[in-house]
Amino acid sequence: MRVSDKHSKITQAAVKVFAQKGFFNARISDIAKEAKVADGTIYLYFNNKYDILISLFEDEIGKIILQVKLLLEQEDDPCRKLHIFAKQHLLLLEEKKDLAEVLQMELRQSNKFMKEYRNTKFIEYIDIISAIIHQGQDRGIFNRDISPGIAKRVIFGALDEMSRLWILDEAPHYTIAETADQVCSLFLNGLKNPTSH
Amino acid sequence: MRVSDKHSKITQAAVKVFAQKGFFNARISDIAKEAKVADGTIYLYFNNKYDILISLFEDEIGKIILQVKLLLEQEDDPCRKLHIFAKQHLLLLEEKKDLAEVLQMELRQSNKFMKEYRNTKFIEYIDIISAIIHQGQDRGIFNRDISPGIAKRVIFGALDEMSRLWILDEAPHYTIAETADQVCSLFLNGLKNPTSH
DNA sequence: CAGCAAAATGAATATCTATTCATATTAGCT
DNA sequence: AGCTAATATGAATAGATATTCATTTTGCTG
Repeated sequence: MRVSDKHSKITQAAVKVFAQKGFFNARISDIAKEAKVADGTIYLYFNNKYDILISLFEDEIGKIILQVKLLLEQEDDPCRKLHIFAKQHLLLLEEKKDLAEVLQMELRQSNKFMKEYRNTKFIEYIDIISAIIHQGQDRGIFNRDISPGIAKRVIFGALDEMSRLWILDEAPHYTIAETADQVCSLFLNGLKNPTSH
Repeated sequence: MRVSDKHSKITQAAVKVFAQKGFFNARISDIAKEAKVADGTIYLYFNNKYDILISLFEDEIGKIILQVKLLLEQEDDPCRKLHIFAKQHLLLLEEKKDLAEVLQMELRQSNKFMKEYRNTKFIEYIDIISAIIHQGQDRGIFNRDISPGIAKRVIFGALDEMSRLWILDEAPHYTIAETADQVCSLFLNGLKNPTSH
């Protein structure tokens, strides 16, 4: 068995267990059992419990960034790019619910943790949004009064909150496509009625 | 000393300690020390550690709801109402940073916890937003294609994420007024440039 | 197959802390 | 003041679990 196999087996198990119990309530022995390794084995691949969390965070967000950037390369229009980003973000829930739950949780979990550990991968992820907005502004499609730095947070926050809704409510009120449409429409056109004035 | 004084002393201490260390890393003895009571005293007012969190959550959100509703009563226009809500939400950070941090954290912390314990107070809070949107739609000011159920989450998520930025970054990049303006403008008018087309 | 290093095991350790409860203090009343 | 009930105390308990490490197993090489 390749070394990386065991590393990834443990990571996958951790995702499952963290999603089920939350980081603090998850026991190392739970992860070990899920990964079908001995408790001690985990410490051959990770320094401590926290390190499992950080590693998995970095690794998985890294993969997501690659995937989204690849998709965005094939599209030119900033509006449609935004739509792709939104849809892709929400799709994570359908494809990897446990992971989505862990990422969501950990992003908040301990703000202390987020303070110390400068979360470069996360910043890289949301900077994809500000790049799209910049592009739209350069082309004169987007309003230049909007700060991309604020807008990227606003859009990420909105998508993240929609994800949370899915995680908490078992019953899906809206489909992912519908939600992506609504969120994008809201951000692109705004609440105000174009027909009135 | 009135009973409620000690209850509130413990609650205030818990807010401070939870904000500083996070719920799981906070010790009962930390809270007791901060509140200047004995460890055991806490158990005369709360059932367990978790109960402190839930109580404080309910109590404090309850106060915030009252305050916001009072302010909104004095305004009729849905656009300005939205602006008031946004500004008020962000102001919490300035006025009660520790509380803002705890509410933010706990809202995510353990999704498990949020699942079990049906969080009526939180729902009441975000339903203020959907009520404003409904009103705007009824008056023909807001686009009827937007679902208030989605929009309330989107707007809350956006504001919450902006709060998080403040909590993590010591350096405030934007003032609260600026941020409220930007967020509202984004939601009301959208990203698209009105002059182009 | 022998010999060796790398990898894996899991029982034992060491520490931590929520909660309890026997005891002490306080406050209200006559 | 003396009595009683309500409050408050904090040391002791009980249980949990992250991490270590002596031992075992595996896999490779000549």
